[in-house]
Amino acid sequence: MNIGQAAFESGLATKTVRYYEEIGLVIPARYSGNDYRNYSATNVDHLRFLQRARAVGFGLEVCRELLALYCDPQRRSIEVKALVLDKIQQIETQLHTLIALKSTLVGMANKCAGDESADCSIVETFAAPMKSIMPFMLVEPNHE
Amino acid sequence: MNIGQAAFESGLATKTVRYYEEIGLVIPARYSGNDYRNYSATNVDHLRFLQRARAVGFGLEVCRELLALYCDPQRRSIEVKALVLDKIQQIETQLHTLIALKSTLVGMANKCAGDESADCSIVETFAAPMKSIMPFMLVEPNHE
DNA sequence: TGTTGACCTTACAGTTACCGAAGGGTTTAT
DNA sequence: ATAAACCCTTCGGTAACTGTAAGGTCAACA
Repeated sequence: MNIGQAAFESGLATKTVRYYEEIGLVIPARYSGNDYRNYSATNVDHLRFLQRARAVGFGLEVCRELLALYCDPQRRSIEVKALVLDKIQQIETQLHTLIALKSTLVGMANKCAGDESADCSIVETFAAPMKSIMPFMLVEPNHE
Repeated sequence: MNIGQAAFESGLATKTVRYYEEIGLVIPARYSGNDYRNYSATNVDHLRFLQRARAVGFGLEVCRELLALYCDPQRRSIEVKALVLDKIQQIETQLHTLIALKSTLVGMANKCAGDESADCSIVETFAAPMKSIMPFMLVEPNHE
């Protein structure tokens, strides 16, 4: 099967499929005669696996681990589950961050008239001196 | 003022401050005699502004717009507010996505025994054929 | 047979917002 | 004088691709 069909069946872009070969995730055979990639059913199965794993937010290196576990009949399901639980933790952290940012921004928006005048508490908040920290300013600079 | 002090006062890394010059955000004078950057109080004010705007999640190009508005006494606060409201929208979209991903992953984790056996509904979900879409599989491939 | 169009190939540049390292000059303090 | 603490430029790297250029291959149609 050519790359275009493999890409279609897995739901990936052809560029992505080539990229996955480049980084050693799914390596197809080649036709003799021309340079075309020849994807087997197993290759396509792996591509689809990767598409699904990426779609739920796993990074490519974790996807590599997941694919290796998928291919390993000796796997222990606890290893797979650990990766999923770890990802859930990361998502929760992201959610907290985003919720905090949103509340900061909503606080700003509520204080801004949003009219034709130049008075704007938003830009003033961004420009405020270090010492007068706004109550809804949740993210502090990194003085490390 | 040298770059190190300007970076400290704005809460940015010196690398970041140099980068902001490179992309035309805050361009300091130079001392004559050596090649050192010389940051004015206004420069530092702008750097601090950028630090704050970045900290609440704005991308650099939007930060550029925000800074331009900050510098423009003829600004209309409605323009500033529009950028903030737009960002709030983006964050809400991200939140929805993350919540969906999390529920997908939690659903997977709950179905996986997580023991020494190789049976794992998680990898099976990733590998499932296209037609049998799992009920908690919320993200679909991009067939565009 | 020629040619059109859809497909395939490689290689390189660009994206975001920086960070790290290499290799060197300047200033300040001891 | 010399060492520490600054400063400089330039290049390469990050994640996960996407876009572009320049070209080779294949099937069908006139």
